Amino acid sequence: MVQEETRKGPWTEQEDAQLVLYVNLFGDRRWDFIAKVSGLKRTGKSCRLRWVNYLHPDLKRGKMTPHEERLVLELHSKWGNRWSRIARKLPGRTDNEIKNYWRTHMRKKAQEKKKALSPSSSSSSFSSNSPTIEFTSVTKNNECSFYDTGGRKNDFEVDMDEIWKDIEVSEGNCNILCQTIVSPTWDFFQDSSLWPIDKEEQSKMVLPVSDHFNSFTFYNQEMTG
DNA sequence: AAAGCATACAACCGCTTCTAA
DNA sequence: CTTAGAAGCGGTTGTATGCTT
Repeated sequence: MVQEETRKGPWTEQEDAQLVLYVNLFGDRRWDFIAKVSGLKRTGKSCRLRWVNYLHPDLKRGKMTPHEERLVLELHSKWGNRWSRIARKLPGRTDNEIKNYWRTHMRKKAQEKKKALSPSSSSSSFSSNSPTIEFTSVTKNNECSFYDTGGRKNDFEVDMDEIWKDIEVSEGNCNILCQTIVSPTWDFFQDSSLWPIDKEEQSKMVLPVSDHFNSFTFYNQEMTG
């Protein structure tokens, strides 16, 4: 039999509508089946992704709130690139969304941090016209770091690994750390009550002694029940 | 106004894990 | 217990849009 070729690329409104219809009919489990019976020329995998990341009715859209921002930050410091796990703690957000968010926003902050830390910028933390900081010289031969979310790297891009190492090395002082990385939201974070952490997660929490982030946030709050 | 660059986000790919037979 | 297919996950890429020069 000649299998009709599968479609790729952006979804049309009609495809979306069709997928929603069939998911409502058959539930959001049997994706290969849904792909087949719906007549969509998409793979089950593609259907699932579209549903999970875009069509699901519980999805929140729009900008991350400050609360969500700091949640992402905190959970990432704890779990690394476990996006789906992080996403479970942010109702209405998807792993893909968080992953993208982290890449763009956190990298930006990290770049600022790098600039601030760069010896060439000495004491002035925001050298308005600081001439070409050596971002390009960062070695690219490393394996992906724990914090590196991967993706396209252009010449200007800072190696996240290096940055985080810098930060770590730059002393275990959490106040410095927190302010330099995430200044605005972090302040807010420190005096607000945290999100609830379920028992299961709590018991899984491993806090490496060297991890300043972890020790700060969690021992500080110590999950009052 | 236009070209080039940066950013944001949707979607795909390939590997791993789960589950049912 | 084994295995094949399905589902899940993280990484990567493509592209539309906004911003800067």
